[in-house]
Amino acid sequence: MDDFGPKRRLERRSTPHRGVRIQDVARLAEVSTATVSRALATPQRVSPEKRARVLEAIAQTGYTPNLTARSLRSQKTGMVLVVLPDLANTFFSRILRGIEETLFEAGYGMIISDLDGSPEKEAHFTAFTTAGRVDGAILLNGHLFGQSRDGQGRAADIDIPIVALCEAIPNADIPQIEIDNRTAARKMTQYLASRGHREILYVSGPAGNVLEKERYRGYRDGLQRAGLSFDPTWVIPGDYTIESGMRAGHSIVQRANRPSGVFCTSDEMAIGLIRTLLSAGIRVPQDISVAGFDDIEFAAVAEPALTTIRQPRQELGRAAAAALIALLQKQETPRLIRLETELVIRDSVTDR
Amino acid sequence: MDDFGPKRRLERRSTPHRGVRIQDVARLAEVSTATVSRALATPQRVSPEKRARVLEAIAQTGYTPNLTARSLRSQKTGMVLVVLPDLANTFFSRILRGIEETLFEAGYGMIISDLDGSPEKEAHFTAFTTAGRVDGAILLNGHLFGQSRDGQGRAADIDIPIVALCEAIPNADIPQIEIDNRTAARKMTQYLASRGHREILYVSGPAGNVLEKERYRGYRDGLQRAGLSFDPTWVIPGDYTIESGMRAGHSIVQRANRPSGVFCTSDEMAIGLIRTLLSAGIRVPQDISVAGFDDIEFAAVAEPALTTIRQPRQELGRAAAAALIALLQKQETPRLIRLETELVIRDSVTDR
DNA sequence: AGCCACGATGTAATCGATTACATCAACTTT
DNA sequence: AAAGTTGATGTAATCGATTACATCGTGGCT
Repeated sequence: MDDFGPKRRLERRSTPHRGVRIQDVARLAEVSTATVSRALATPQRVSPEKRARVLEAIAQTGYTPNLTARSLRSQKTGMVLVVLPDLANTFFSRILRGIEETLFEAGYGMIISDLDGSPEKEAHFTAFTTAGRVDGAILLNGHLFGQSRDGQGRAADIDIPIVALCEAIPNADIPQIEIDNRTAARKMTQYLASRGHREILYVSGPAGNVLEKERYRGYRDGLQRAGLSFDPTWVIPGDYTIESGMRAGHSIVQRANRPSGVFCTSDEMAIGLIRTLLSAGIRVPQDISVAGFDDIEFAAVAEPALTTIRQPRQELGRAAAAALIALLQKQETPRLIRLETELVIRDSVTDR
Repeated sequence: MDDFGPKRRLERRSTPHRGVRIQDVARLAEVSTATVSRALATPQRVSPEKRARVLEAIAQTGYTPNLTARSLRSQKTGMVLVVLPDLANTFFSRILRGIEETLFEAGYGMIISDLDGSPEKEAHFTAFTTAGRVDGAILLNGHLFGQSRDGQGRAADIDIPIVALCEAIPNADIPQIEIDNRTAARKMTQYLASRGHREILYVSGPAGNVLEKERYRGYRDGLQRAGLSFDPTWVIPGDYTIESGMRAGHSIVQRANRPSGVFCTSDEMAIGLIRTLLSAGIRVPQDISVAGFDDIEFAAVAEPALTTIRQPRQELGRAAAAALIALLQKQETPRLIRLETELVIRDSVTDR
């Protein structure tokens, strides 16, 4: 292109540089770049005087190592990917905090992907993992990248450590962190029965969801143990959202034979359902008792205050992060971690 | 450390390689690495046949470019840092979703930092930006890295684009995205007055908070326009949390002269406060009317349903992300973007 | 004294892409 | 036909660290 001159080397950028580089520090401290690097990474391997010189130079220049370069060379990013179905859902935010805390303590950062049910996004984040921008991943969405929920389809060839949180992942040999959904749901069903309810309606989670399956089984277990018969017309579909709770509420308002107790498999649904019942003039718990699941912040201040199952959300997050960190450090970690739930009795369930 | 062996050359990794590299693709397609790179980045600059060969080779090998290497070379990370005070707060999660959506559409990823009031963390994330792992940042916490809230202290020498969301940052020449808190608070105060309330109690946000200052001004404005006098004993401190709402509720229950209307500057506080009032046998809204701010999901299903100010949260997130993206692409963007709020009238405020 | 191990340090290879520049062939233009 | 364009492609520099290996000096051991 430049037709005139003989080949001329690209000018050394005249604008000094965007940031301070390890070379600049090395030059100022009159040592090699290797020494600077070691002074930071393995201080005991550098003589005290040089170390001091390096530190001084770093302070003067305000040097910060470029993490991208470090990642490229060391093949470690110090980043963890967290994949979750819905960022805007209250239930997840506290879990996230638990994850964040624990990762931070271990020096890791967190990249969040709100899947939002979009396969397109899913593909995008698969790329992330193969592309070496994260060291590991925590999955809250119940299936692996590139796999459908039933475990079919090619499993993307992910070769980084992964743990599954809350929703177990079928056919995957990775650590699972969860609560015992089945037992928890059974306990709540039995509790409702113990308060004299014999027609216990169940508002489900999304069809096919792993949590839902377990909770449903727990519901059936509970009925059986309480000596109650199961009636499929007492199962209403939901998807854990406030809106689906309201829909379920409407269907209850309109039906002829109303239940005396309702077991919603999320607090959001319980709150939405109660809202609908109250608006229709049905009193809670006097006319119908309603129980929830999760114990989100608003459960305690709802009117009436919600009887529910407490999940240790922050702990779940912490446990998942801890398990992943263990994997990243090539340590052993249990295949299954189950945290305890607690039946929280408040005002939304009363005696029949 | 290993005292035994003679120096031995490091074995060339016998396991082939962790991932497919651009070289592998180039070799298979019988082209240079430059051509592979171009076939992906600027397809029109590569002949159709070679492009086809490259694509074929990529498909066969399952190659994905290593993003870390790309970032290092191109000095772009495709990542944005989002700093927020409290991840577990419902208010932020929907904003986050707006941010995430817009960033995703533009091909950016999101790194989240939950500050949680810890200066230690703040320092950590300052490092992030100087260290070149993100291209830009969205700040929801009301101050710059390394600066105290009043703008004092050394401003960290951040040289990446930054936008401030919700909380304006004093003394910083960066785009702000926010709502008109003052006007919104004035409207609500005037609305309460229009329903006949003359003793309007104000539950504040955290002292010093920028939002709080604006809303407080709006409250004073509203009183004035309604011809009501201001009484400092009608201001109760809060911090936007459910708990602080409950505390405010208790102080109302215990005081001699109760207000007829309460303006809480967050829905969380309103819900906590209502809970306390109801528990004390005070009816809402019959005895005391309560208004909120934000219109979070639970506002509509609370009992009574909350009269509040709707903030377009997802839009706020989208706008902030869009502004940042503009900056990243060296485009112009307004210094101040203000989104409209809306007075949402439900059941928690009634006539005096 | 001679040998060896070890600690401190420097030199240069390396991580895996992007991209500036060189090269060459095929056309245009004058 | 000579000179200049243009487009496709390859070669190698580059991004900024980490780290394998080489080197050198010191002190311990026999």
